[in-house]
Amino acid sequence: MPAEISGLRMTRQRWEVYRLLMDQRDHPTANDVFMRIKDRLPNISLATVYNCLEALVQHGVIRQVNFERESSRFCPNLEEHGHFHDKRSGAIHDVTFKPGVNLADVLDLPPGTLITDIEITLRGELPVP
Amino acid sequence: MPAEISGLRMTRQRWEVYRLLMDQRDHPTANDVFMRIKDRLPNISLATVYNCLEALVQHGVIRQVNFERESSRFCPNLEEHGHFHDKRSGAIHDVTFKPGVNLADVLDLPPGTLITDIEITLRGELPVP
DNA sequence: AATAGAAATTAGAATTATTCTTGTCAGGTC
DNA sequence: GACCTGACAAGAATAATTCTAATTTCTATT
Repeated sequence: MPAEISGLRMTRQRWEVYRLLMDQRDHPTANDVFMRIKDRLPNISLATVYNCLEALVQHGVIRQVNFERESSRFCPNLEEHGHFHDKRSGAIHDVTFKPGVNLADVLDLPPGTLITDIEITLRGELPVP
Repeated sequence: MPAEISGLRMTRQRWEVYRLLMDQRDHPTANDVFMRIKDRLPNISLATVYNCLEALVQHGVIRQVNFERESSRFCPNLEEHGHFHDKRSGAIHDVTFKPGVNLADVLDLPPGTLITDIEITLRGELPVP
């Protein structure tokens, strides 16, 4: 376990939460993480899972993703990307821009606008293969 | 008051909620609507405001907009657009694409993907004039 | 216009995700 | 080894939203 990641001091709990997200990149909720992590940390509390996730988000180690008013989900992909919610399977997939596309270039914003954060979510159905 | 809008039968409450959103397009929350509407409908309940907003959303008359985990906001702009949250003023502004741009064209999605809904939210700061 | 059935409204209870509080514990420092 | 700071656990508290049950309003039909 590294001493810290992106300036966030690692603890056993933070590390296990982080590893879990890196290993299973299916955008789990805090409660999903809580249930899955019990194998390794049987005594962890849900509040600690929330605390760890918040700390990781605030240090830019993971991202928090919101769909409508559902529970927040957590994503270790730090590249600029959006999320596609497949209604058929319920799965959430990362979506990237085509090469060379910059979102700020295609939006009609006043010149000089400072964009600090972008969130793109799509809903629909992936083609049946 | 029209008998219906987009197939949704109008009632006094739905009509007043709708008018309020059309008149003050500042993306109010359900509670904002509740407080503002009391002038005209002193006996309306918050549950009814929620019901009216839900009915209007489901009939495609208005749109529900979510920022992070904050209260949902409601928007009568039916054009395809995103939302910019100005951290300086706290205001939310509609953002459109530059002419000719289609979001589906700039995203890397498997061919045949059916997109039913898109949500784009930005956070940042507008330039000081 | 009276009436039956359907739908909408109301008030308040219930739900749910998340945050907060308080006491305890662990790790690093002097 | 005492001390200090931050992290953790457990459960209470919060806030937005949804649900429930009772009442009222509409609508269509007689």
